[in-house]
Amino acid sequence: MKASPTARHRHEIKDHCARWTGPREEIFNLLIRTQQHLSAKEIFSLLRPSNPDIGLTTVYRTLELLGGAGLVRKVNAGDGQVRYEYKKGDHSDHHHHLICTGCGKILNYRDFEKEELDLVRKTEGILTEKHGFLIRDHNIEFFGLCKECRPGGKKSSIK
Amino acid sequence: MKASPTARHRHEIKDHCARWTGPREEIFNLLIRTQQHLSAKEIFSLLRPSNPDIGLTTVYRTLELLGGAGLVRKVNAGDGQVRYEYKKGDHSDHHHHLICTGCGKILNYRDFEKEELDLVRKTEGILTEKHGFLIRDHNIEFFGLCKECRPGGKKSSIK
DNA sequence: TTAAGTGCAAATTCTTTGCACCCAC
DNA sequence: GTGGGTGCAAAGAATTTGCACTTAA
Repeated sequence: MKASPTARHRHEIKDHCARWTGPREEIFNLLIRTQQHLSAKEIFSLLRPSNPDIGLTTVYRTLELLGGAGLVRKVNAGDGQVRYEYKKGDHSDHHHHLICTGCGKILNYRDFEKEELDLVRKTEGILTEKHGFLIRDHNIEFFGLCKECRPGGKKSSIK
Repeated sequence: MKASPTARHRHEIKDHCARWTGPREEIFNLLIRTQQHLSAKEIFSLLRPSNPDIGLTTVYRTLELLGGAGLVRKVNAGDGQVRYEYKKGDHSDHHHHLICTGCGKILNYRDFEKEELDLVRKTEGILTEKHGFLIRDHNIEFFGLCKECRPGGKKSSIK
């Protein structure tokens, strides 16, 4: 199963740029393939070996583009750099993050989708009414220590 | 009502540093007084006029310290800089953020505390069980356009 | 007294910009 | 062919670090 832009992707992309190029394809494919939360630097380093000509600038510009097209989501892990993850178009994609403050690891979780969605919808309604805010997106994240980093865990490098 | 460290503050601080100094007091008091989400730079600029000797470095170091002591919380608005807000110790402090992607404004909201708290607790339980994660904190934020920035709003500078 | 804390300047890190060249359309 | 896209180098912006001086305890 080759990871590459689908019809939906092409459609979204068309509205946000004029040309679909090699570097863009590489960057987008990497995000689809790995399903990871990658920083610009990491993407650059992962791609460099097989694409010696790629530039870090292009990575940043492409991530900006894909973000604008709604194909990629920014994630802020709290360490100094912004990360990006591939964003599926359907609802099966709805998930949030579990961030280990010990080692920086990020886990996705999908529990309580229904209840969460109910709560979020309700909150959005109120917020719109009360503050005149037009809600576009939301983000829920939990911070803590993963199995390895918690006291009594496998390693004990707790920050 | 003068804003200054209370007994609880002193207690938390003692565990995290050896000395309570002028600059630390100034920075902490500003956060308590304004109840705002301020970046290091902003704090520095606000304090400079009345404290010409204060340094930006100290602001960063103090925020780090207060964060470690649990007296201040980091907020990530998505613009390039980390912001900090005073964190009350009690539950009345429980709130989340409404971030305008147009102008960067951050609003606090406190609605649905009970339901939200229920959901969060439940989720935390599952996450602990399933992934072995030890949850320490959580963060919920909504992104959207405020009254002024939304289409048909007072100004039309929508990003 | 004396080690923790401070301010400054320099260094680092992440991200953006200017610009000449290149290639997808 | 040509304007959008690219890589590089330089610029910017946020944060951290090295170091001699200051000061709270």
